[in-house]
Amino acid sequence: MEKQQAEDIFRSFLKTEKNRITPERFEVMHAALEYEGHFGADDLYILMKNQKSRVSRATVYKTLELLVQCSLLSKRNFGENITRYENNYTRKIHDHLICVDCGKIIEFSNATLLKLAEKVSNEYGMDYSSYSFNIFARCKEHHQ
Amino acid sequence: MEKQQAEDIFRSFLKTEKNRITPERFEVMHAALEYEGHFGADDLYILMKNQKSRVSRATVYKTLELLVQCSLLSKRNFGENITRYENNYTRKIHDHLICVDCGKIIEFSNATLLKLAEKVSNEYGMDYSSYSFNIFARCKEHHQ
DNA sequence: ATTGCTGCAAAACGTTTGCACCTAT
DNA sequence: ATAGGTGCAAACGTTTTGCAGCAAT
Repeated sequence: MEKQQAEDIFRSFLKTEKNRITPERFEVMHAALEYEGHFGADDLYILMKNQKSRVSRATVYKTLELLVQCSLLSKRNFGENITRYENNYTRKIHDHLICVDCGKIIEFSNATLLKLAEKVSNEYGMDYSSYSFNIFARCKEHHQ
Repeated sequence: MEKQQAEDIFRSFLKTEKNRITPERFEVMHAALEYEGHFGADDLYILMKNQKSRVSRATVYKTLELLVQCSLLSKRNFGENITRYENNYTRKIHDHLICVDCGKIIEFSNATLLKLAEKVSNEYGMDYSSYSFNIFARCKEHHQ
C-alpha cells in the first residue's frame, strides 16, 4: 500500500467518525506503518520519543486503537499480556508459530484458516471480523 | 478425569521437578480444576479467599504456572491482556468465537486445527505443544 | 540442616484516566 | 464558540518480586 493511500483511509475514517484530524495522529500513523514486524504501543512510543517526537504516550495509545478501527493495523496477542499491533498491508502473513522456550516467532500462512473463520462466524449468525491462530511449540535448541 | 488422577499427575510432576509437595499447591489445584469455564488467576484467588482459604495471591499465581507446566491447565488469552486458564480435561472444546463488541465467548471445536498445528510444527522442525484459535466477530445485537 | 515455599506488602508492568490547556472545526 | 484532542502525571488492574519466617525434605 502506498503511504498516500493509508493517509486517505485514515483521514476519511476520522471524518466519518467525527474524530478530528490532527498532526499528532498522522505522526503516530506514519511511525506505526513504518515499523517492521509486530510492536507494542509502548515500543512505538519509545521509538518516537527517541526520534524527538513530542507526541505523548496517551496519544500513541489512543491513536493505535483508531488505526485498528479503520483496519490499517490489527491487534495480536502472543500470550504475554501485551497488546501487539501489526501493519495490515505490508504484512500478508498472519499466522504464528511461537517457541514456548525462547519466544521466537515464525510467521506462516494458511488459506484454510480464513475460510474456516468466516464459516464458523456465519454458523453462529455473527459478522466475521478477524481471527488469530497461534501454535506453541519448542524449537530444536530447546528440545529437552 | 478423576480427581485422584489429577492429584497423581501433579504430585509426580512436582517430585520429578524437585518442587516440594505442599498443601497450598493442592488447594490451588483443586480450586482450579473445579472452576467452570475460563478464569483469571485473580478470579481464582478471590474465590478461594471468599471460601476462607488462607492461600496467598503469590502462591495462587505461582501454582497455576506449575499446573500449566504439567498440562493440567492451559493458558488462554482473549485479547484483554489478562492471562486466563482452563482445565484441560473436563473441557474438550478449545476454539473460541469472541464478540468484539460485548466480549461474549462462544466455544466450538474443529478437529482440523489440531492436525494443522501439528503439521506446521513439524514442517519447521519444532515439537508441537499447543495452539489457540480465536475468531473475532460481531453478534447480532451488535451489527451496526 | 538445608533448601525451597509461604504470606505479605511493595514494586513493576502495560495501559487508562482526569484534568487544565489547546486546537480543529 | 465549542466539541474534542493534547500532554502530563497519577491511577489502574494484573502480575512479579524481595524478604523474613516457616515447612518439606
